[in-house]
Amino acid sequence: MMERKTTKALILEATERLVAEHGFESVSLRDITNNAKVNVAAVNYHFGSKEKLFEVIQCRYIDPVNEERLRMLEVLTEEGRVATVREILEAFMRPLLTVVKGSEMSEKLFFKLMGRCVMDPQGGLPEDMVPGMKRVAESFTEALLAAAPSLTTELVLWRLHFTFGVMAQTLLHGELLYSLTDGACGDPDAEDQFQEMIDFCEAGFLAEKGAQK
Amino acid sequence: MMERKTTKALILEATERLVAEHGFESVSLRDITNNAKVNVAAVNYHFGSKEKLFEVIQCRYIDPVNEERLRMLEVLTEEGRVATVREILEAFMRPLLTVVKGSEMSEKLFFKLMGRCVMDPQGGLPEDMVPGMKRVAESFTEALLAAAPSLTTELVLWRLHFTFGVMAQTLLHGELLYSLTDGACGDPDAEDQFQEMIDFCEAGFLAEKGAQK
DNA sequence: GATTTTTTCAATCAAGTGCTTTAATCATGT
DNA sequence: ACATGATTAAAGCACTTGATTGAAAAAATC
Repeated sequence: MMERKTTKALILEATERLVAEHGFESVSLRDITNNAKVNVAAVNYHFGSKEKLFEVIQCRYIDPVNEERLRMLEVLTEEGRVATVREILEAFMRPLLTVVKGSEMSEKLFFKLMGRCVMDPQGGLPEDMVPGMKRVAESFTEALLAAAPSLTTELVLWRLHFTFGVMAQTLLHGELLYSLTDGACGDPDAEDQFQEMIDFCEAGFLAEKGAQK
Repeated sequence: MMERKTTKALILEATERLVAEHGFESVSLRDITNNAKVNVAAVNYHFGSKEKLFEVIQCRYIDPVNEERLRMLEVLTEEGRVATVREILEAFMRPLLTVVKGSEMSEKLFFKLMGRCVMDPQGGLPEDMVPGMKRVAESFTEALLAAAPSLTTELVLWRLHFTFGVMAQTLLHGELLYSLTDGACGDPDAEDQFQEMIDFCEAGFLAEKGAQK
């Protein structure tokens, strides 16, 4: 029976907080243990090394997000049904919202952390995450190709890549927009942000090459 | 008369190389001076501190890019002419190509460096770069608003933000696409990449809210 | 209650960090 | 010839880095 949170959990929470705010490279063991009010040696005792702790952090939420992505996509395409581009993008993005709601983190912190994982992968993605990412990329490419038959595989890959960029930027620098414009752009909730992203990326996917309008 | 490159230049080149590859946070003074085959003290002698060196690196190319952006936009809108969204996006992106061609760096290195500057701004943008960035954001927002009068200011800001994400992702992780798909997506030159980005972002800008097709 | 087993802690390690100093050397222009 | 600035090597500074140790404390097991 634990009266307070376990040390392991304290470390994880502190690391998530600090990494979300400052990025993997800038966070030291002492930063973590001081912030978690825990002994320095605890990290190595519970996780083996700083690097392994970071791998845990990276997998903790991305894996569930990717599973949920595939699950949603499966629903869309079962029984040979052809989903729309918009539905597929929804299946790609919404899991971020779903998973954060199942966690104890705030949306902003969670999004930043996800952004860090995507943009600062601290020495490449953890080895055992690569297959999952690949499966997601392949499944969604296939679905998008069916949804927009006029596109080539190559083009779908490019535009999925761009979609990734839109998401990463929004996750990581959601507040930059606010500051750069002196608050002219409001502080919309996550749901609004997702609709904006989907509008933008859907149109991007459906664009014709060299389109003028 | 110098027979070989000046120490200052050697330091700058080595720093650009290392930062492009590993990011600001991961590069140490010794990394730089060893790589440049230069004495450790040289950095502080020529630049005052590591931080100031990094500021120089950040401004060295971003400032010219921003100036060229404004110049191109000015040409488009002179004499009260209303530019198209596509033309404006061109003015936003092409300066990256223009500037890299005027430099001595390879395209890939340059793009990665630009990506690092945008995504890892090493303790926020240098103070004297902020006004320039703001001017660019304001000018392009204004132009885009004129080009697509059906959009609100808020929406233009969001979509400019997304465009930024598309660029950053492409600059920084252009090779991720290649590796994640086992080379299924070719190795297109920079010009092709820009056309793909412009197609995608133009359509995104012209999207209607909640559009279904 | 005694005995393992797990967890926590302060202290410490070697290595690396940015930076500075001193002194010697090299190139330049006056 | 002298002065000036550039460059180097070497040493050292105070500090932080990730990791490890051995002993104490806590928890679980018997």
